[in-house]
Amino acid sequence: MDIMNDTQSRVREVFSEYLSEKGHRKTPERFAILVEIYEIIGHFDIEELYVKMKNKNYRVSRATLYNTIELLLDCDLIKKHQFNNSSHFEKSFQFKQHDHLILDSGEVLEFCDPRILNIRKTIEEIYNVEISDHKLYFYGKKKE
Amino acid sequence: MDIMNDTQSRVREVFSEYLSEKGHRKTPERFAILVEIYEIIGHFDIEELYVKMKNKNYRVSRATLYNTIELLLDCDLIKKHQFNNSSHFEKSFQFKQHDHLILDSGEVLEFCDPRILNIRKTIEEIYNVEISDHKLYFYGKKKE
DNA sequence: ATTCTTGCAAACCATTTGCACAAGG
DNA sequence: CCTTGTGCAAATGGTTTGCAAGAAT
Repeated sequence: MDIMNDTQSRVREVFSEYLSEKGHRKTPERFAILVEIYEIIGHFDIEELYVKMKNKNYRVSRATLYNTIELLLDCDLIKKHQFNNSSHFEKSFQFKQHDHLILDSGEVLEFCDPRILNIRKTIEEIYNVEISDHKLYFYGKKKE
Repeated sequence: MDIMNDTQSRVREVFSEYLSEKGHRKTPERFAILVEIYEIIGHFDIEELYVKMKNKNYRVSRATLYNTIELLLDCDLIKKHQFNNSSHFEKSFQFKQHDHLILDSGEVLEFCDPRILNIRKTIEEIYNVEISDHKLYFYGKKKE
């Protein structure tokens, strides 16, 4: 079994367990949406996902996409971002933690810097909180 | 002249120069909105600003608020945030750079950590970009 | 005088809701 | 069965747009 299929099955398992724990039903629609999302490279928005599934002749509604996205966010299988005045998502299971550099042009680059974890620890101590996640965005433009 | 009035006049000046540079007109509405925003402590959204001004018997429309907010963002007099599924703003002139810790409860705390600047420098070098701004959000919950 | 800006109302569009039917437990 | 979840269509609500009147330059 190759890496992608392995990810697929582990992701399914995570979602399955989450649905059980929360007493939600394991519908084929929910797993189909999960699979479609995990096929996407990079960011996506609801409309793109809707079109992708419609093109594959899925009978799916936007309402169900919104509902399922909510569940996937809750069990940390996807992450939501809001910049440039729109919402988009990305898969987050077993993908290296990364943040975003948003350029003037609209281009979005990803980067990874472990020093953010030090800041995180400090904030946890100062405020006596347990931090589960972070989002860091830099805004800039290319130098000539 | 006390500190607040001093800020007021400097902010007006910044906005005034920006409007000149960009060839936009200096309307009383624009300055009134600026003043109202700078009276607000903490975050606000468009509706709150609209109600605040209506209560003071301003004759102002939401359309103008949206337009003016756009100008104020462009000249860096305010900053926009989108978390918990809504847009809100805060004034940003001469207020210490800070980031946000968003708790489960919906509570939003502010913090300041200079180490973010080191990360920023590194990213500028690696990607050969000029970073003008950043936003860092931590998500967590209070420990008992 | 010309052009930009305003308030108002209508339009827009992403997201949510209501409902009847389908299907998971 | 009972209840949750689904697709569809209508409703919602924040934001944008079109337009006639008003104001800045």
